[in-house]
Amino acid sequence: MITDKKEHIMNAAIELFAEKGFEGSSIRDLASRADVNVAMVNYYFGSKDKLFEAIVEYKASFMRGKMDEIEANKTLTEIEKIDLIIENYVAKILSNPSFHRILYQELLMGEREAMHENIVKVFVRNITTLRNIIEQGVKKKVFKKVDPELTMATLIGTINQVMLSKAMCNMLMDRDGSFDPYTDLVFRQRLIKHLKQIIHSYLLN
Amino acid sequence: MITDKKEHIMNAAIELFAEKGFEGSSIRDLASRADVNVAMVNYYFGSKDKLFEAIVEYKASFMRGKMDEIEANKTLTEIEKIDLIIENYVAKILSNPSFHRILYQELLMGEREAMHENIVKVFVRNITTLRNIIEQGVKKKVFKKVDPELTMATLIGTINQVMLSKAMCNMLMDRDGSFDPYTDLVFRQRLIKHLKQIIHSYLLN
Amino acid sequence: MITDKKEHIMNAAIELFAEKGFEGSSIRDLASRADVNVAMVNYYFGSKDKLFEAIVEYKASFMRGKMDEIEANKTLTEIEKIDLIIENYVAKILSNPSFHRILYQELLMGEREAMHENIVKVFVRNITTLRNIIEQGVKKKVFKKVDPELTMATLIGTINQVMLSKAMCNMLMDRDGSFDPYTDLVFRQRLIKHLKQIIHSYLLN
Amino acid sequence: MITDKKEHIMNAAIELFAEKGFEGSSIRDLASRADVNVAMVNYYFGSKDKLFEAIVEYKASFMRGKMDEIEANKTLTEIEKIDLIIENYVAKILSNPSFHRILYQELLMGEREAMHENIVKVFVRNITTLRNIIEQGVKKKVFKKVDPELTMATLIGTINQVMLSKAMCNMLMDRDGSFDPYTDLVFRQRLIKHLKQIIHSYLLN
DNA sequence: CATGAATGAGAGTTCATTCAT
DNA sequence: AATGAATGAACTCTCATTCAT
Repeated sequence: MITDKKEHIMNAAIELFAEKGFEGSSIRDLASRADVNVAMVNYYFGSKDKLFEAIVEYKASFMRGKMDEIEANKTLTEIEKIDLIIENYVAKILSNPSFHRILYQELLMGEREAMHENIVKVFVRNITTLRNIIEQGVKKKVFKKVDPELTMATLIGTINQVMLSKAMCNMLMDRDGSFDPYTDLVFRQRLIKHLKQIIHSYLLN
Repeated sequence: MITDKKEHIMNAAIELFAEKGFEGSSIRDLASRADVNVAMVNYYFGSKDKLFEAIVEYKASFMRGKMDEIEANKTLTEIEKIDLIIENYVAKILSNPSFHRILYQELLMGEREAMHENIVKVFVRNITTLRNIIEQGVKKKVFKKVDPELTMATLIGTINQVMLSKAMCNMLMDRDGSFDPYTDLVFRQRLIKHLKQIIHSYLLN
Repeated sequence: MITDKKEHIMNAAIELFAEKGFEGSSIRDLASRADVNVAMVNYYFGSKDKLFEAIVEYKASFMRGKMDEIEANKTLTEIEKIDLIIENYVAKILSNPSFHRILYQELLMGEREAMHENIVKVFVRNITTLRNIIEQGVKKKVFKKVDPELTMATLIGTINQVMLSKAMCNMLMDRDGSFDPYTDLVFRQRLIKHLKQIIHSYLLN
Repeated sequence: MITDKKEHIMNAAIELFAEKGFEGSSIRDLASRADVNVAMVNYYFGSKDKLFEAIVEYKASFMRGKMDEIEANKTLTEIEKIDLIIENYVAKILSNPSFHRILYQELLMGEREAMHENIVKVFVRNITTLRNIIEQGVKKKVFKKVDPELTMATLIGTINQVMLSKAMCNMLMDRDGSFDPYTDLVFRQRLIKHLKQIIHSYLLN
């Protein structure tokens, strides 16, 4: 059971780690931002490292559920499933930019093997679902014979690219720094539309 | 003129930062890895931060030149240009995985504004070239009317996704951990082929 | 409220700074002398600079109070006031030779403007009191028309000269190095007597 | 023989040490201020400490000569001798404020015993001359029976007090920070006049 | 259960000095 | 004779963590 206080600390930590990175954030920073005692982190989580793990565990399942449900749904065609996954995935990531950022920071660094593997597993599970759908589409001949792994890399990579840096995103979109693409609904639709189009034109016969 | 020793330190730093991140790497780590005195970093670069800037400046131009050349080449069609850019970009990034990783680490964290902006500028310049080509293709009606910014995000994002984590990359490819996708020529061709296919099917009328 | 430990550190610091100067004293020296952890100084005071400021604030008022009281006392003549101030000033400074030394070290160096100004203000306040008394005596014609500012310089400067260096003081007094003039009551009386005589012969009509 | 370069470095060092103190000045600061190589100081003087000693040796005799000459002059009365010494001493010190400051910084710190003793000796020699004159005056009954040592402390201490801090000096004199009392001839005469008056009124029968 | 006080380890940086040239 | 390059030692300060209460 996650207490309110633990959750509160984790949420503050997500914001902080996203801004300054894990190593760049000090427990004192976190304590003062979350308005708790410096000893609380070690008290609740044991260590700074374990706090990180707790965060991943707490939030990492943030895509599962919907994915399984979509995959299992027998009334949907493969392309409909993919469209749904795109919509859900974009929505989920855009609503959790900080957590998403943390995950990718961790992925970018080989360090902390156990953690790294953990995160990779989460991703791989999501990816496997997608691959299954694509392979099924290929078997049914509604999809071209594509490279399923790299197709997923394209799908996820496009979203990641946009999530990388608000500043870069805005420069690309010719927006000034005050614009927040991650909460803008028009931008979200634009991203979803692009992904669907490019995936459709690539996959569909 | 960059002396051998400076270059040596920078290369060691690129490896180290790629593994542990900038904040996670200590000057003492770096010194012992590069087998130089701890004071050398400050002696040569002034500070750890400035070492980072020096690295970016030293390596960041790693794509320019070729890009300009390709854009300016009048004997090439737009799609040929894009194919060439894909080939070059993949080659460059796959041969500098550590530096690439560092750049993206920095992008992922808003901190260190000046540095961030610097890197963003480098990217934006490359991206602008690509956008120009796409827009010209659209004007000539050889390309469909696409979203040029997000098309670039797809192109670059796909590569990034693959570069994110060797471990994840290998899991996707069903390879074990000893395989290094970044130096494998077969993998490189596979990536290039995928990118060309997906971009062609999306762009071409 | 100043805790015992803070006070303990400050007292150790006063001794150390007096011996080696502020720049010449390291936090490690101080920590081992005060028998506390090296991190304690930063923990309690924030930084070495702020420790210095804390010391000045803690001790700087060491003459006020008595000075105000003497100045305000209406039953005393001007020369009686000056005699009292001499007695008190000598007593105070001789009982805090280390702190006095620190203050003068800081005054001797222009650096650290804020600190410098702070100390100057403390001195100027004391000096102003004395000037007021002298000027009143001049107005009442019990004092000659003297240079009040330089008269104060003489008074304070004489004491400072004696405080400058125990070694020099002893050489002047034909004493060996083991003699501590600052705690010797005979020496104190001799100093007070000299000051009163020279000031009297200069001021009084 | 002191070469031009050695002298140049010493003069730059005097300025620097006066501003930032001996410990507060780095050889690199000094080298760049004197516009010489960092290795020059050690090359010429052996070490930073020895540079300090060289400075004292080079400049410390700055009062001798005149003092001996005055003491030996048989055509002068004792009070005339003292007046001359006051004039010369004030002139010398006011023209070498930086060096004077350095000497007193060193005196204020017990550290560096050898150096300390050296400086004390220089002072004591000057002081002894003055004491001889006073004692002769006392013997001749032209002077009162005074405390000769503390009389010297008064004389020198008054000057030192004024030299302590330009800022404090200006505050006392109601001048703003741009005024330089040490080069102002009016101020110099005022100081000489005050010293003569106070010493006369104290010494003379 | 929660915390303020305390700490050892290690961070980045600066230092006076040395040495090959 | 003079110097740029290089270095080991020491600096101040911050860190994650512990512990008595």
